Amino acid sequence: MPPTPHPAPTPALPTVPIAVRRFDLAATLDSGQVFHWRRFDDGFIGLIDRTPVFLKQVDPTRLLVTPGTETAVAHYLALDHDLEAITATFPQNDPSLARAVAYAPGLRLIRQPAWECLATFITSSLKQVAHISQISHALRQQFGQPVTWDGPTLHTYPEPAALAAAGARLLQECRLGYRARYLADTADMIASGSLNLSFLNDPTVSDHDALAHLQRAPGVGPKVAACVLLFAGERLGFFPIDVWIERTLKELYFKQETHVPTEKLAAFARQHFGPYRGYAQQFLFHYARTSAATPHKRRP
DNA sequence: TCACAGGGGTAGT
DNA sequence: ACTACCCCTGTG
Repeated sequence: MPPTPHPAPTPALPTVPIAVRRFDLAATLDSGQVFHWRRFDDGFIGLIDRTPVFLKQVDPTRLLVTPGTETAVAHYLALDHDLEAITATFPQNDPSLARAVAYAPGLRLIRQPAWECLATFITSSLKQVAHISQISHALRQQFGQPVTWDGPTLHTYPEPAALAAAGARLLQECRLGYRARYLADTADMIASGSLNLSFLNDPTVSDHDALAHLQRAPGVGPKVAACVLLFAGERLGFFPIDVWIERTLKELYFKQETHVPTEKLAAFARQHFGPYRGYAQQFLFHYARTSAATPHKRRP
């Protein structure tokens, strides 16, 4: 480490170690499932719901976390997911998928708070990851609540009532564009009780019904709904198809064909990748976006 | 410096 | 199927 010139060195935050296996913090937080974690002192800071947390992975088997947050962190990061068992269900004759898994074997699908996840993905349409993150932070700053702790002040994701009260006009100031109306209207549905997100994690509600419920919300179509069911509902059989995955699937599995409809890709994903295809999607997506060998576009 | 295209889709036709 | 939608960011 060269001596830091003027700005004061970031004060080290207190941590306790927890043991991890097959876990990659950076890949997990930077694989497009969550957008509010910020780099801090070779680690990340952010909120798990309302709990401020500093996370830092020092080696493949050790994760440093803010004291007292161990249980919340383990649950949020889904450290209990058995990745060996999950990847064992993947097709064994698929070198492309194997390459994507080998690229970031410790990538995990985390358990996000439902509303925060839904709202964030409503704002994600036709946006680049950097911009989604920017919008997310702006909304927190403007309409969330500050949380003070040892580290830099963080802001909670605003409650549905706060965004509903703000209204589309005010939300617009966070550069949401046409998404402001969707977000305000969905926030209103939830604040008024006309939509209750508790079905997301309710095992008695089928995937089919959960998808239908979610799509009642304005700004929520098949792609956003699949993301929420996967990232907040822990329904690992959902397979969101965005432009990246669409390109990837066409390139890898439909090279010869032109004009492959999305429905055909979805059907292929269902039968080819198996019950944990949500994980397969995440591995393929992360590989396509961050490895140098992306198919068409080459912009990380 | 400043157009200009193109973004992790959705809803209305 | 086909478009409009808001507007930021990256490129030339």
